[in-house]
Amino acid sequence: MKALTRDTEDLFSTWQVNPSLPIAPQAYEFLRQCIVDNTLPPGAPISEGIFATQLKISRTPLRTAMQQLAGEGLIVTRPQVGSVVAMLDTERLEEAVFMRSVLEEAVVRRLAERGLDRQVLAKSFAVQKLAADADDYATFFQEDEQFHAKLAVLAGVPNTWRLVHSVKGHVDRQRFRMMSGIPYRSMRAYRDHLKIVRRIAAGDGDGAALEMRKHVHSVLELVPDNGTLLQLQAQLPADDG
Amino acid sequence: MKALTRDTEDLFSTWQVNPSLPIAPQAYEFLRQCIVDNTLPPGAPISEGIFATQLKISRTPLRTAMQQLAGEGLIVTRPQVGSVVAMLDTERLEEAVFMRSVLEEAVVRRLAERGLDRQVLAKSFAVQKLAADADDYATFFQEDEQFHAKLAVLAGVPNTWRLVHSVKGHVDRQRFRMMSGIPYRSMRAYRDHLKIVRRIAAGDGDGAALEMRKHVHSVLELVPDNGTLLQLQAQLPADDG
DNA sequence: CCTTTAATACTAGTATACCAGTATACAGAA
DNA sequence: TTCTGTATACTGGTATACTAGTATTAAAGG
Repeated sequence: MKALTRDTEDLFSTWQVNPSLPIAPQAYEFLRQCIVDNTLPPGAPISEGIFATQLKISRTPLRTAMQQLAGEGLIVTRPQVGSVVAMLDTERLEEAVFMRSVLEEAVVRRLAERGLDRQVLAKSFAVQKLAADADDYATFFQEDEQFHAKLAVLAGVPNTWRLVHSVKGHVDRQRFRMMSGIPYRSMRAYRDHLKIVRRIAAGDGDGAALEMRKHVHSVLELVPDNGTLLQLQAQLPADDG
Repeated sequence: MKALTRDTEDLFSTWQVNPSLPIAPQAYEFLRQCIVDNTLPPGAPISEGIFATQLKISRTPLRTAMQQLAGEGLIVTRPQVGSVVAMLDTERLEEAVFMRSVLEEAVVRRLAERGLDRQVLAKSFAVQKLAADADDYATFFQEDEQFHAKLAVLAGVPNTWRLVHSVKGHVDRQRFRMMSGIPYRSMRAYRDHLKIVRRIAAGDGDGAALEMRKHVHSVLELVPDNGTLLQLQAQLPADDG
């Protein structure tokens, strides 16, 4: 099973900027991934000055990235004080699941109405199956994003995926946190995808929506109650107290 | 009936910055309003340098505002070329309506399940009725936002309104464009709101969702086909051609 | 000892300077 | 006339300098 998380120590060593492309989006992707895979744990301070220096970029593109992450709620910025990675919050997670589920249910309903050529998803399913069989979660995760995005495109509402993606960080963070060490956890998602598309192809909008709902909500099964959650992240900032 | 739009000439004269508050959000609100009320029409170029100078602020907070608007699709930025106000696009509008409707339908469904004390909305309805009777669309529009936001808060999913708001610009722009000159256009929205809350209070989630759906979709009644739309905005950039 | 206050060391917000890429207008060649 | 190459005047992206506000700490007073 391939590694999911990185050590905080070599956080900056994994960063390699491509100077011929805009820096801000690269910084955004990097920071988002660090937060999602808990390399930057909840409560971790993110100083613009320090990070810009360490990442060998200026504060400007880093700020652009951080402002976007703050908009998604993955970073909390207090003016003139500092920014930290957002704490884990069950309510926030449940709301993210709510929003995502509602949007993606509507997408598959549209697809069921408009019809869907299953062939166009064949390649994606092939990649998913390979990754799931090999228990290569990193690859599966990547293809999973492509799959969901493609559903929105095929439904004629491509921007809907952008909206889903903007709330998905909270979900992914929880997934990475709770699923580390669970083998073959991508297999279930693969089967969920199959079920969803089968319902769509059958023209069964309600059924497809229900399968999508179960699929999206499955992450909540792994979430402990809020008390346990607060305990978990309480370890981190209290270490030096 | 109060004026809805401003002339482009006094665009910058209506701008008054409060230096004791963060500038970037103020610039965002200003630009967004200018785009929504067509003071900045589709296709209008927005040069960072020129606007920063005219607004008497620096490029940095202006850029922050523009990047947010670009994220919402109200501005299109081409690197090293320039930024323009996004063209009107029926598909984009319909998708915005789709996303908004889906999210707000789910909100009122939640409210119907969880129960709702109608009293907490009494004050909002009072303001709405006053504004609707006086045909004061500016005030009504403001309270309308508060009303929808409050529904999300009461449903326990406050961030959902943020998501709705991020796609709402396209809807509002169309509304301002098509509703200029139509008297008492807020009265229907007021009645829609009443219907929605009545269904919620009755515990009728499906009915509330249907009323919300009709309410949100009503803006599409005013939209001409895409061809007419393109003609409308074709007048603008072609003036000096 | 504890409380209060002032100095200091941070922070993010803002302003400005610089850079590299793009479009345009114009001159010159075919 | 038409096409092409080039000089120029823009654009947004980036780097950096500066400002103002906040938390911390240490010193002074009780």
